[in-house]
Amino acid sequence: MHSVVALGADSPMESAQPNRESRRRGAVALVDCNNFYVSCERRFRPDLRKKPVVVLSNNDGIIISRSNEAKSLGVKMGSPLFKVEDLIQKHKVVVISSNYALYFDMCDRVREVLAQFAGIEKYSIDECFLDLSHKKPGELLDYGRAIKRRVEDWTGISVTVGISETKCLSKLANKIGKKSKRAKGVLNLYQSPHLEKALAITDVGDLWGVGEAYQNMLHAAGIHTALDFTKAEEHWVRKKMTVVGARIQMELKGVPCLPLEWVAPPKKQLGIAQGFSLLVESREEMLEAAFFKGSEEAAKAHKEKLAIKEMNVWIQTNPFSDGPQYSDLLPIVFPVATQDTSELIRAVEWAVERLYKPGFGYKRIGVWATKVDPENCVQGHIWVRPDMEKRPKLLKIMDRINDERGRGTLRMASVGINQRWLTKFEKQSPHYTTRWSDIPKASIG
DNA sequence: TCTGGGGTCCTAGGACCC
DNA sequence: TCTGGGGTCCTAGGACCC
Repeated sequence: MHSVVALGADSPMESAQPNRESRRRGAVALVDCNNFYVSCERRFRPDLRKKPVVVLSNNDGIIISRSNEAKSLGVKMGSPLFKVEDLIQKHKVVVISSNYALYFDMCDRVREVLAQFAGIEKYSIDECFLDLSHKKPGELLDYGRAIKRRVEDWTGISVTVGISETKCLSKLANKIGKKSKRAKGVLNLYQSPHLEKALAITDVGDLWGVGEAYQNMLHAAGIHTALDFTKAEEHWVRKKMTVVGARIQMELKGVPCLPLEWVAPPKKQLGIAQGFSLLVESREEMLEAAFFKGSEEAAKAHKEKLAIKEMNVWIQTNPFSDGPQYSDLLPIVFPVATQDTSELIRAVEWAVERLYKPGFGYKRIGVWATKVDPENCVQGHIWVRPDMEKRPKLLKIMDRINDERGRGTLRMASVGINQRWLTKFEKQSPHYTTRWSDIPKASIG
């Protein structure tokens, strides 16, 4: 039986090679925008250059992007703002609320430029994988430099390019390239004599796919560097870290296991959670929030062209407080998958009515669709027929306006106008690229 | 006062069927 | 005396990512 294991479903190669694509032999690049949100802000605020700058999460809660100057002051990623307030005051760090309309728009511009060079996989808002198999090994470095230059010239966003045989290795090349002065933002580790050294200077916890839990486990087992990890016994890795770890190990050895995906697969889940800017106690305000979440979830479904079959609604008190804690979740099943705004609002309201208990201070409400269908293949029902065409044009217009002007600009009357709990964005920059009135003006003379 | 908000993938184990 | 066994589907929970 053991000889079958190497080729059977247990083998990382077997389960990681569902198609021809993963037998790709050429180079792959990871292009990553440097300090992306801060860079977007600076693009329209030249006065912020050279200054320490941070961008905050929703509710102005934690720090999610830092300029290099802020990094060297010791401002940590993910720090709650109030914990680094002293540092911020002392060094006059500029603090900005996040402005996703701006970041999504800048992200599209960067991707457009990248697509001129190669097939791209959109990995995250600030990262793309590029298929460089059409380039000869000797051309890779110059090509990487050309990519970097054009993105910067055309969008004003600075990027780092890491090149190697596999996705995991290009991630590694990117990470090292970001720190290395000599690389100047482009590091090519494809068929490189320096690869072993790169692996040797990388902590295993800095690898893509190795988080805190695996890092601790590996350190305890005496595996400290990425190089140690490539030498670890394969069956042991498979047993301790599942097929996920086995794939990472193969990829580090230069064997592609993670195919490039040109077309994003349809979303399997669709969620929105929201922290309130302050505690909500009354039933009325919770219901108002429920209405609001219902309409937001619907807008998201319209945008993704998905209909919702099942969703969970939950509410939660502040987990950081010492006060009495309560949280509960209610699943909802729709007889026919829906993306109808009023139906979704009614469902969320129904759930919150049942979940709400007086006597608590609520901090968060969440709506998460756990099962979705593409809107054009909704299963009918013996009593109810799906009729997506009837969705009023009004809803589409509502979605568009909210997309351009920020969530909640237009809403159903039932959502209410009080909303003292609404997410805070107190230090937000203008919508430079998506709102006519916010376009930067240049004065001459 | 103040601690984000999205997502994906994998596995073990229970339910259920024959 | 005697509680089989294999297959599939589903879910909860863990691990990870940005």
